[in-house]
Parts: sequence; C-alpha cells; structure tokens
Amino acid sequence: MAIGYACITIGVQNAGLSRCILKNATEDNIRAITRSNLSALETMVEYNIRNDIKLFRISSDIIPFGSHPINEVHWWAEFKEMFTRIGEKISAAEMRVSMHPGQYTVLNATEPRIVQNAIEDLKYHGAFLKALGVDQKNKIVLHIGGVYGDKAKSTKVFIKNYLLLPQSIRNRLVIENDDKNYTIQDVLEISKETNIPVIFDNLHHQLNPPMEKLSDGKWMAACSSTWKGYDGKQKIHYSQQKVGASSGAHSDTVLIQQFLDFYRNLGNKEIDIMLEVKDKNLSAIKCINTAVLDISAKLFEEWVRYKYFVLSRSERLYNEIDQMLNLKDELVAKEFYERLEQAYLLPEDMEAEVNAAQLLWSYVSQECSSAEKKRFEKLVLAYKTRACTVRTLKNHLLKCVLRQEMDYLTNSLYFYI
DNA sequence: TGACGTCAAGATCCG
DNA sequence: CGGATCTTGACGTCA
Repeated sequence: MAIGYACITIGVQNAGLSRCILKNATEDNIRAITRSNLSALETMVEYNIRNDIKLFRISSDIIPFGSHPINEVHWWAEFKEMFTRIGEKISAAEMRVSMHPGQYTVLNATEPRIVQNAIEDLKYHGAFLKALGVDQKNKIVLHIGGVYGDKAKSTKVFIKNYLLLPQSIRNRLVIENDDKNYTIQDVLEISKETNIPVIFDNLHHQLNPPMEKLSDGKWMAACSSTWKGYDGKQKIHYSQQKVGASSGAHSDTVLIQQFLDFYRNLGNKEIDIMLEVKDKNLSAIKCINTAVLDISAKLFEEWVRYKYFVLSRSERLYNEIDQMLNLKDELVAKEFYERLEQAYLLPEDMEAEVNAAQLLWSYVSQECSSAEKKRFEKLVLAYKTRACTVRTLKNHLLKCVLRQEMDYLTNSLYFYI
C-alpha cells in the first residue's frame, strides 16, 4: 500500500517547476529550465523520502516542450548524471513514480498528425522514465481518447495504434477511465484484447458510469487482474468532487472521513492510491498518517507545520489540538485532521489573522531591519482597513523568515495555505 | 466558438 | 518598486 500525489509540492522550498512559452523556447532557455526542473524534482524526491511517500507522479512539464520538435536538446544525455542520481534515490527508497500525459495526447485520433504527436509524446514520457533508470513498474497513464461518433470504431483505432508503439513504451503504458467518454467497462474491454493494465479512477467513474451496475469494489477487483507481477501493484486514482465547483473539479483537500470510508471498503489493500487533489503532498501525508502508518510520532511534526495557520483561523481550534497532542495516549489521527479540516473551512477572521501574524512577528522582529519593521506595521494597518489581503502580510513575514533562515518557520504551512 | 484542465509566465494596473 | 489580478499559452475534443 502506498499513497501518493501528483506533480508539485506545497510548502517545499526550491521545488517549483519552471516553464516557457514557444516564443522563448531557445536551446539555452530549454537547457536552463531542464536543469532547474530536474533540481526541483530531486528536491521533491528527497521530500518524499523524508515523509515516507512512496508514490509520486512526475509532471509532464518537467522537460519544456518535451515532445515538440522545437526542443532539440539531448537532455537524457546532457543531464545523465542528474538523472542517474535522482533515479537511484527513487529506487533506493522503493518509491514508485509515474507520468500522465493529459487530455490532449490522443492516440486514437482521426487525424494522422495528431496520432503522430501522441506517439512522440508517449516516447518522450518513456525516455524520461528510462533516463531515470526506473523499471517498468513505473508507469505512463493514458486515457483512451476521442469517440468521434463511433465508440466501437474508435476503440479499434486505439488498439491498432497502441500496437504501433515500441515495446518499451507498451511495457509502461496503463489506461484509465475518463469522465466523459470511456467508462471503466470500456477500458476493461480494451484491456481484455491488449493486456494493458487498467487504472480505476473513482471520480471519473462516478461521473461516467458504465451501463453495467457494479459496486466500486467489484470494478476495482476486475481491474486488479489486469496488473501482472512485472507491472507492480494495482494502481488507482482517488479524488473527491470540489463542492460547488463544476463536476469533475478536484477538491482543495481530501476530507479524511470520506477517504477512510473508501479505504476501509477496499478489498485489496495491496494497492497504490494516487490522490488527485489541490493540496497535493499535504493530503497525501494526511491519508498516510491516518490510514497507513502508526502516526503518533509523526503527528507532532505535522503540528509544528500547521499550528500558526490554525491559530490564524481560530484560537479555539489551536488550543484544542494543542491539548489533544499532549494527551498522547488518546491521540487519534482522524480527529487531528478533522480539526485541521475545520480550520480550512472557516471563513477568514481578521482578529485571528492579526493575532497569528503578530505572534510570528514577535519571533521574526528580533533580527529584522527597520525597513522590514516599518513595512510590517504598515501592512497590519492596511490589512485591518482592508487595504490589502492577509496574503500580502504573510508574504512579507515569509520574506523576513527566509532572509533570516529561520528553518523552523520556513516550512510552516501558515505561509502556503 | 467556447469550455474543459493545468499552472507558471507574462502583462497590466495600482499605490 | 512590490504586489494584486487578470490573461495567455499549448495541447484536442465536443457541444
């Protein structure tokens, strides 16, 4: 069992990805962005290792224009050392990585150029994973594509084009149900003919259920047998609908009770769960700490990161959690995270925000310049009169914290949520 | 033709 | 100048 997240980390320094637009895609710029992004990847991998996260999706944007003819950089050779080093860290930690070309990579398109682009894109993803030196349990996830008014015919085209792919790419390819066109039943039928492993996506399934009505558990069991030993453990995607948003939109955070209901009903616990959620690594750690690990030791570290954020929302919740953590015997991860969720959902309270900002300021102010002091006071006043948002205030505090290298505060989620 | 999804870059406006 | 707030980009399908 592993639980992981996709592409980017919240609240981790030096882990941001860069990109460029076509207009700026010169050889030098592509090279510089590639180097920077590989360095960010290494930071994210190290973060995952520190936090016992063993499942991670690598962003398709990691190489700018990775499958576009404008990119003529032989990045797999030029950055071989970095790839090898990162790949070794991944393997040594028994982390499983994946990549997921988006909705615009359409292998079954009617237009040959689009099919060719899709093939190039899959080759790019394959080359990236190969450069890392990770084995074929590290997958490339793909949707089936378009329907073009005839699903049976388009399904055949998908299979035909799949068979055109190099064996090394086919070895890594797995297919997923989508929220509009191909149901889990459609995808399983394609798997029957091709032996491609199938990813069950719970939210897509909810929005696009097949004619045949089975429980989620039954569908996941059906997918389970598409995963062979050399493919690694069965993998699924899990997400929750964002309330009030357009259907299919991912929630800001994974609500832990809802996740536990799903998790406890899983027949097969030997399964890897990729979370698709806005707060990324934060929800991954939440779910791991609640469902997988014995967390009492980990929770205190979590609290160090969250505490000022909670204080900025509510002193009552802050005190409740603080007291809860002192009663170690009665410590329950679920209750801890449910209180964090309450804090998330509370509306902004100006008094609480000012209170938290001033507490942090009492640590920061001891070593700051008079200009920083002046700006802080100005921003507090501005915030109180609604002339600026609390974000501005937080950014200023963070800038002071980073300049002073106050390590215990730089990772505080107060600054990032 | 616009919506869909992604998320930083880029542009623009404000004080 | 810093910061807030759009808009753009690059991809393809579908209503």
